[in-house]
Amino acid sequence: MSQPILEGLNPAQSDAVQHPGGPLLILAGAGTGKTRTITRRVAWLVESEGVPPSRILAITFTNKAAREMRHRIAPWVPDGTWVGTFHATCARILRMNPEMIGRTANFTICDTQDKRGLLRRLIKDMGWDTTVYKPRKFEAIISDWKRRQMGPDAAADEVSTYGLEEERCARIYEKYEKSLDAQDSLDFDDLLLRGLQLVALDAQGDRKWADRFLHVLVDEYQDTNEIQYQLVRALSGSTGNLSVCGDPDQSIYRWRGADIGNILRFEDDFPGTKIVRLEQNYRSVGTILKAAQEVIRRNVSRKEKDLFTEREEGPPLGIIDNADEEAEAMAVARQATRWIDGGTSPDELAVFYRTNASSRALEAAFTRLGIPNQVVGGQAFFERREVKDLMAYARIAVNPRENVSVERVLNVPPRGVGKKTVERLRAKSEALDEPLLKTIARSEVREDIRGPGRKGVLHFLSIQGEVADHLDNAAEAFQVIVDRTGYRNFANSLEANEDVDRGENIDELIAFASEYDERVGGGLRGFLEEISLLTDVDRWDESAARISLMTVHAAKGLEFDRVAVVGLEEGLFPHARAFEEDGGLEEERRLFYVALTRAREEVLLSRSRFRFRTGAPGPQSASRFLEELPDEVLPDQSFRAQLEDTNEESEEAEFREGDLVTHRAFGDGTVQQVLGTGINQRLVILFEETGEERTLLTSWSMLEARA
DNA sequence: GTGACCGGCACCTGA
DNA sequence: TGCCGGTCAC
Repeated sequence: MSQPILEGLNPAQSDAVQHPGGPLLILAGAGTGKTRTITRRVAWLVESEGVPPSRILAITFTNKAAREMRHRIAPWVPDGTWVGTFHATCARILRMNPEMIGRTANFTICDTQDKRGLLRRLIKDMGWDTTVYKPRKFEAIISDWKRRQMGPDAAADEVSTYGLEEERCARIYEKYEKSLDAQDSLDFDDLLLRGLQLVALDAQGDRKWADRFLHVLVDEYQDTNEIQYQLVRALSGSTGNLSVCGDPDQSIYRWRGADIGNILRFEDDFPGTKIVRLEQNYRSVGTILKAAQEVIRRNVSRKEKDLFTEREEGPPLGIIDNADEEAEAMAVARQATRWIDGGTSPDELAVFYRTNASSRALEAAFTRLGIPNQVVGGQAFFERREVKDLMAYARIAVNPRENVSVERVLNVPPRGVGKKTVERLRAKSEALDEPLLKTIARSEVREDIRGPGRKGVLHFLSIQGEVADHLDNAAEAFQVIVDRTGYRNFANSLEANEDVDRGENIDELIAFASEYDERVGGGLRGFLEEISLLTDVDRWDESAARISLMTVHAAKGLEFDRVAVVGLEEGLFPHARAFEEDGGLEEERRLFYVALTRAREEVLLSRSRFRFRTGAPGPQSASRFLEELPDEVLPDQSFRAQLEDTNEESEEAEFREGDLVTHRAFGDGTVQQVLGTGINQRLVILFEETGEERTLLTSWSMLEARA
């Protein structure tokens, strides 16, 4: 017999779990046990209320969270509950009714990279300069239109001034949509948009979906966008049994369309809402909670709430001040060593940063000190070239209409089908109005190709044919792809890039496929869908005895014993882009709040005085967030003096070539060269310990002359 | 026509 | 830093 569902819950949690029906808003601060509450609620609905599991839909923020939830309700609930992210849920619904939105069940999902590539080509086809009309920019504009549920026509109406960037974008939008239609493909926005359209259509028809779910539960509701809002509304409309859970202070995806207003307005949108507040934090020690709350209190647009903890006060937050990025990484790595020596397991440690670019120095430092580490996200595994290439072969096998992939690998590895030939083939397929693969399969088309390309295309077709025979087993299919393309040899011949082992990535992909075959067995199609919807965190191995390095965004929903946050500098965290937008700074502050509240025992904050950032390297001043920390959570007051120092020039030391110097982080060295003068003066110094030369700004490099 | 090579440029967060 | 686009040798 399983444990009683209500066991171990506090009164507020228990109240939320037993809410009988109708709209429920759980305002849950960080670390207040919201996942547990929502999980138990599912169990309670099934066990006590007799709701069939298959008629419950629970939406989580990551696939990993979905897996965790399935695992946690398993003791009480038989299989069948719908648990997944918005995107996965929509994909699942769309796959079951593809004809309603003009797709087949084999539709593939177009990722951001493919999308940009496609846009680039469309822009160039118009004869426009892609450095002026940037695919990246167009991608963002189109995404925004889709989120506002505007098709190409509506977009064209909105921007009527001829020749303007947006007007041009609207024209590309139309072509882009046609191309996706022809390719039986959907992008990320489409999954939600079409999902909503399907449910809305269905609501006027046979109501298969509109009446399907008796209870809908949504986690991380503060990060839903307009479409997601309408979707949960539509899916829960017939019963009104909608439970959402979230924390307005942790809304950090505005740039992706998330509207914090959804959670702030919930009780107005859904009259009769029952509100439950979870305010007891079970996670963090007093100092951490205090620090987080004092910082977030500075935000104006928020709902006041008071978290409390019964945990001990805990140590003050650590703050370290570093000369530059490398010194910072080493200092954090050394602290991690001390934590590990002190008995913390590496998997209970994490380092967070604002942008992925910061991972490099950290990874190097950790590796240098021999600390096992894993970078979560960043240049994601599935974005690596070799993985994308092999995936392209797989995608074509599942969806032969996917031209983007055909163009990607028709000549990969090189088989004599150059740019010109591809261009001609594409023109031909456009003239025939058929998929590229079909065109190149025509013998009369191949006869036209002169040179080695003819044989190359034939080879490509034979590989494709063979892969198509292995659709039932993903691992087998990839094995065939790798063998028949000779991809390993090709990968080895690519620039011998020291730190990436392409062979290893190939192995990992095959291993991943074979793990999928065993666990799910959905064939190559299922595998493609699963991985195209994976987030970086989904691939994260939390049980590995390694310290995790990730962005603050990726850290959402996770917790660790000890956490370091690096790069606390104006312009980085808060990020410079945030200054340009209304409310941008408040979102950065929420991001900092999320970072702090991930930690149970201890937090280390770090900044560096000098950093190489996009373009010019330069001195950095301390993040305002450091100054917003209350005195009582800090070790002593001396750090404030340090912060104020930052923008003042330290006394200008006069150095010359050949001077012997000592650097606070790098040790002893000799000046090799003096570049420039004044505040921008730089010194090239050869350091003895590492034998490396470094160029440091004199005014920030904490150098001392040595006799 | 193909493919290797090189220089310029831009990069925040991500399903 | 990696990717794109241009250039050049075969």
